[in-house]
Amino acid sequence: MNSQNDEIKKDYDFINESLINVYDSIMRIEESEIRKSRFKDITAKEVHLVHTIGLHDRKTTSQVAHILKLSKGTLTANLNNLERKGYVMRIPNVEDHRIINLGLTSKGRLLYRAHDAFHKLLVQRFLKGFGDSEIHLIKQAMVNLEEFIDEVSAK
Amino acid sequence: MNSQNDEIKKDYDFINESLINVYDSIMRIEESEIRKSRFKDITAKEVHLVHTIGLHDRKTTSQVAHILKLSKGTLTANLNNLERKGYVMRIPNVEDHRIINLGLTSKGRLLYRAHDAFHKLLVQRFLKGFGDSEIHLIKQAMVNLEEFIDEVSAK
DNA sequence: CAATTTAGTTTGAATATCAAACTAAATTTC
DNA sequence: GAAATTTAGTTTGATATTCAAACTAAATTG
Repeated sequence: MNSQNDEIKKDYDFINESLINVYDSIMRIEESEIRKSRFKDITAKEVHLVHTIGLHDRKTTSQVAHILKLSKGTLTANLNNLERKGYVMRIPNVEDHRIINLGLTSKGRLLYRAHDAFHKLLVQRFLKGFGDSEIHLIKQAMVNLEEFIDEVSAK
Repeated sequence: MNSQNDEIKKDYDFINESLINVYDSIMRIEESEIRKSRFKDITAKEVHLVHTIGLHDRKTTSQVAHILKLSKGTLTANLNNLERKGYVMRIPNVEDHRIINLGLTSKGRLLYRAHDAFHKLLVQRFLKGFGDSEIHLIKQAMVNLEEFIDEVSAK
């Protein structure tokens, strides 16, 4: 049946365009949500860094640079800004004096939780109207995508 | 039942982290795919611009800047690069001499199609193993997300 | 036809990024 | 256990990107 195939093609095309649009849009609305919040001195990129440091507490600078795929120099520059603004702490490692461990300040944790709450809201809306099994299905699609990404990255 | 709820929470958390990771990863693999292709002189951002111009043929500079949410000055700079590299054409408008319409060169169209093919592959993998009704469901989730984005952007 | 508006470019400043050189600390080697 | 090597993080210098505001040229309005 042809109208049926047309439907499927439309879904494909929509999902394709959506995947491209979504991240840009998310970054943009995160930026605008930040502007309305009490944390006005921070960019969406910096929130991303705060999120990563919050998620991976007390990791070294090199480890965080690797996770974020940033050069060490770039991360140093970002850390200087976030430390100055009071979101991130550099914690000298007592066992190995070359190492700096990273953590959030209490202000950083506040930002982390606000950002996390916003993302939870986002996911709730993403999954609005779906039941458990459907959610599981959508999760599987994300797994597919990550597998593809890993595959292509590896080769 | 608690283990059931744990499952759902896990799905939520996974989808949350995934949404954050995916775009960064997509940009990165696009960059690395470009490096392997015949189009080595171009960044993922520039491909994005070529995609947009290809999708919206003969639009004016201002229209494209609006679509991409870039300032006109930024777009001018990008166009200079893409014109120099031979992907994009500036077409002076005969009716209104202030207006420049944008289009792809044949090299630009080649890049457009290569990029499009890669994205189709990506979506295929995203949807691997799903039937038509399931795909429709995933599309609906993307619609939800775009609705949320529009809502938050508007307010 | 002078004043205003519009489309796109130029300019100057701010920011982000990277790779390479560098510094200090830890580990390995002889 | 001192010298050589490796490792962690910072600094440096160059290049990219972006924006807003000033600017130029063309079109429209009053």
